[in-house]
Amino acid sequence: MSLERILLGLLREPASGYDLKNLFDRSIRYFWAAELSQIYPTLHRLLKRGWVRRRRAASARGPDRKVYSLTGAGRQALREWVAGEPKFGDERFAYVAQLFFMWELGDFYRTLSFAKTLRTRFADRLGELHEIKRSRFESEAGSVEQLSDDEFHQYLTLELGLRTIAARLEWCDWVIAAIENRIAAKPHTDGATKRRRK
Amino acid sequence: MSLERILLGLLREPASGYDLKNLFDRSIRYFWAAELSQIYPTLHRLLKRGWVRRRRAASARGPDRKVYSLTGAGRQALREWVAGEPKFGDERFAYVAQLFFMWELGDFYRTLSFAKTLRTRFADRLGELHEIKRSRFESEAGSVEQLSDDEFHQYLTLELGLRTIAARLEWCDWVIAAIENRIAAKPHTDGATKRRRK
DNA sequence: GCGATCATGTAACATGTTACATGATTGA
DNA sequence: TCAATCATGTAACATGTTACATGATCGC
Repeated sequence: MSLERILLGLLREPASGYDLKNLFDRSIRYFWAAELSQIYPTLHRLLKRGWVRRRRAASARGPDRKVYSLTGAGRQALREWVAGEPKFGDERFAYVAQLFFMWELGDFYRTLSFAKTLRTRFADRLGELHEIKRSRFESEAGSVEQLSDDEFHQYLTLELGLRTIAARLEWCDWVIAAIENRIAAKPHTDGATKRRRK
Repeated sequence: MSLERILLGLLREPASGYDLKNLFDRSIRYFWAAELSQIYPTLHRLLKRGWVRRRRAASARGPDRKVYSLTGAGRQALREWVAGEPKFGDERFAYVAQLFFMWELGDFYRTLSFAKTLRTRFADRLGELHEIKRSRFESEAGSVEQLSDDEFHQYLTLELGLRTIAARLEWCDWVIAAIENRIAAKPHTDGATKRRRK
């Protein structure tokens, strides 16, 4: 459902399934991902529903491309979706669940190294997002006020990604400190005294 | 896959499918949700695999309960999962996608009210989490150091939820200010001058 | 020639939701 | 008596992933 609308949104300019996959990977991967094997059938569905039209085009290399573009009905469907209530799906974070049950291991050094791994990942992700922000929204000399309407909206969402990950990163530091504290406070507790790991 | 392990984790004390659903709703809903229709078949699978055992028990009211408890193999599977690498699944946020494409409406008042709706929802959620924190981790006089190992781990995850939502809430305020700014800067732009909404 | 990239798709599987089916007990 | 809660499940559908299938062209 959401994927359909997102494809419509990405089809502001005509694009093939392959192009759309690249748009996902390059521009919106911080809040949505999709595989080609999901994109192709979804495009067929949109076509059947009259929300996109399709034409063949020769490719510079490789087989013929099938280029999709938005119809009036498609744009209408997109507008209704963005104009509707915010769609909340519930979030599922396996790594949070792992941490939640990690007391089972009875080894705070494990929890510590888990937190450090998380920290590295979040730091990497934050770096990527900063890079996107720099290249897309700060290359032009002007500040936020100079952005076009679409750039402005895209900037808002990017900033959400940035702030969310920054918060998680800070949380990692807080967790690491809290665990080190706890280890220092009672170092030789439960049956895991032998396992020292950085 | 994750749901299986989470059920094992929740089965520290014997519980029925119905009980587990309540545990989801009451204790870990801020990072994972599950429906009864998914819990029951998953428990059957765990049973077949020898990770849980099952016994019948009379119910105070309603039909007989089927109470599941962890086997040694089940505990082992749980341990392997928590000891493994952090599992990242990619996050999908439909409301972020809606915002991303909202320039299509060409009406900043719509974007503004969308942001305000988000703000309300996040504020509600933050309140719920604060309530959980207060009731579960601050009722005892002691501070973080006094928590048992399992409570400590649970506290870490709750704090992640809290900080993530707090960051989103701050982002909402920033967005609202940014849009109001933009509206003030160029109030009568694109074809939407007639639509004034609070 | 070989691997990367271009390009489109199908099939099998995994995961999760909504709706349906059944029936007991308790309190307003 | 009627709604809520207790209690277990199935079926149909929606969504998403991984693996497989096919084949061209470009640069090394």
